[in-house]
Amino acid sequence: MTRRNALSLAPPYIVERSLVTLGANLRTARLRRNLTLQEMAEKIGVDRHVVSDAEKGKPSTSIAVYAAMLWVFGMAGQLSQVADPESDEEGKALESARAPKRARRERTLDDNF
Amino acid sequence: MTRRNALSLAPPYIVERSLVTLGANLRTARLRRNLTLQEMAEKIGVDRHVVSDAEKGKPSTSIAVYAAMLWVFGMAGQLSQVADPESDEEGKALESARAPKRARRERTLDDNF
DNA sequence: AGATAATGGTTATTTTAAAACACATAAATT
DNA sequence: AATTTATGTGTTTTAAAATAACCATTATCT
Repeated sequence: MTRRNALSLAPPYIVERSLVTLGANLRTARLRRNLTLQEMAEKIGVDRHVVSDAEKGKPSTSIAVYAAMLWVFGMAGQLSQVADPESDEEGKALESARAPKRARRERTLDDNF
Repeated sequence: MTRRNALSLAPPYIVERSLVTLGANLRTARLRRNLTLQEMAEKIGVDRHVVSDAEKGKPSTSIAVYAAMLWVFGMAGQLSQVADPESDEEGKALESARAPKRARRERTLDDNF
């Protein structure tokens, strides 16, 4: 990430936990396939330590590292399913019929004075 | 990411595409909820451009940004499901009965000389 | 059509993530 | 038990991620 921001300093607990779980999943997948950190790192073109960090759920690691590891496991498609608009029932409900290209801040009462 | 690596320079096409799709999903979810880039950025504590980059699927953006956006949408759990060991049938099949804590490189013939 | 506001793009600056190397620890194999 | 090797931990270096500020463009609303 670089350059300290509120997110990297103190991610919401739920975010932190979801990353730790994701990292653990990736580690399990790697070990099941009997791949070393080094082998995985070479496959995706990064340093061994970066793979290790991802498996620990380090928040500042780039999405590309996670995506590439999934790709090695043949699971790249799972990432595309995340936040899939078709499955986002709440989003569908909220959406007005128009499907706007831009959001527009709601006008509140104290906006006009 | 920082400090040039092969992954950020030229991610595998499938990786690139899965990130673009994920980013598009996040954008759709945001617009449906009528949130501006700025509003999302403030919620998760980053600059507006970082959110924009994530929606474009920029590979070097940190996983925390993606995770935090999902969290805003109430979708943080979806990330933990990715590479879920329970659903990894291939991994289960490959795994030997022991569930090792470390991988071990296969000994090839030309390893011993 | 005009006004307003969201988004895109640029540049400059700051800060740190990842690389690279070395050494320590601990797990797996023989 | 001994050996091998994967993984952990620490430091230094440096390329780039993120910020900030500004202007251009374009979508949305009245």
